[in-house]
Amino acid sequence: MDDLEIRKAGLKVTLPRIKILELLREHTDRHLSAEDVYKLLIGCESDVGLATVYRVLTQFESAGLVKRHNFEGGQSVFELDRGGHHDHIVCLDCGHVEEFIDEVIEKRQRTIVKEKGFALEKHALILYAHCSRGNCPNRNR
Amino acid sequence: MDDLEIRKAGLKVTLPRIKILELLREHTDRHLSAEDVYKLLIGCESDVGLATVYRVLTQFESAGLVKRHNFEGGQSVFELDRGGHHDHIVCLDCGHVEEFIDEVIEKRQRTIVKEKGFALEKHALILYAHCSRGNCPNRNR
DNA sequence: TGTTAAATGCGAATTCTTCTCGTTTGTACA
DNA sequence: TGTACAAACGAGAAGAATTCGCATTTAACA
Ligand SMILES: [Mn+2]
Ligand SMILES: [Mn+2]
Ligand SMILES: [Zn+2]
Ligand SMILES: [Zn+2]
Repeated sequence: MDDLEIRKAGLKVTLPRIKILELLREHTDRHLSAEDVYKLLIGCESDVGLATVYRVLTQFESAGLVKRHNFEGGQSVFELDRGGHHDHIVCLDCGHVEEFIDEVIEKRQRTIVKEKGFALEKHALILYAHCSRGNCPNRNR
Repeated sequence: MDDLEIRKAGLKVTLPRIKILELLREHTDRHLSAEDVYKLLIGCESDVGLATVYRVLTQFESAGLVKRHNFEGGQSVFELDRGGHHDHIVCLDCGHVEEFIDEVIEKRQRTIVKEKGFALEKHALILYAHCSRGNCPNRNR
């Protein structure tokens, strides 16, 4: 049941919320934009409005159920928050995303912030690169 | 003369371009949005259109004269590219930005990317934190 | 099952950015 | 120095992503 997570977040268990959470659970491998979520829900019998998708994703973010990322390109993408933090490598050619976590970097960040007299809240580290997958449009060079 | 840099970039030396570059040189301490640049140029006798500001900033970016950053908040900010790379700490309360460079982190990034079979092109590391400046609205807690 | 506040869907509105197009302006060269 | 022409400009329309406003629906709980 998805219900529990939603209820725990203090939100009413509605069909749109159940379906969006379900969908995110089915795509833990991808990072979905609001538009992506909206389109994936379109065939799915009862329709969910785009505004609702945005609202629900934002609420899920506040509730700690999903994470939002702002990669280049202007639109936010979302993924289920499965607890552990990770950062991202994004292929500039095909958009493929890989995740990683590096404790050396994480620790350095904390040190730097402390030295500067800040209190670290969160961070975004995105490595833009060219991947080497066979189906990547720019795998040459 | 600002003219040289602009001409070297293969761009015609026009008044808007001179003024925008000048303005960025006067504000190396800040990170300006296109809107910021536009407003700062408004009093300044001859008017520069907002579309031109966007166009010129994008051209300067391609020419390596300025760097664009996408901090949280949806709008791009720009700063003069003075050669050396650096990353950013952004105060979530007052928007104050501090810059830093950490060779340990830079090196780890290169290692990680290589391990994953990518070719690193660039990266964005932004630490979101709470600063400790007296005039910061949320300096408490 | 009825009441009620919360949530939804729709379209309008915002915000940031880019495009279109008629006009202006550097630049190369006569 | 004057002319020709591509490049650049300003203004406003258009576009893309996101949020808002509001009438209607729905989950929660008595
Ligand atoms: Mn991820
Ligand atoms: Mn900077
Ligand atoms: Zn790729
Ligand atoms: Zn601050």
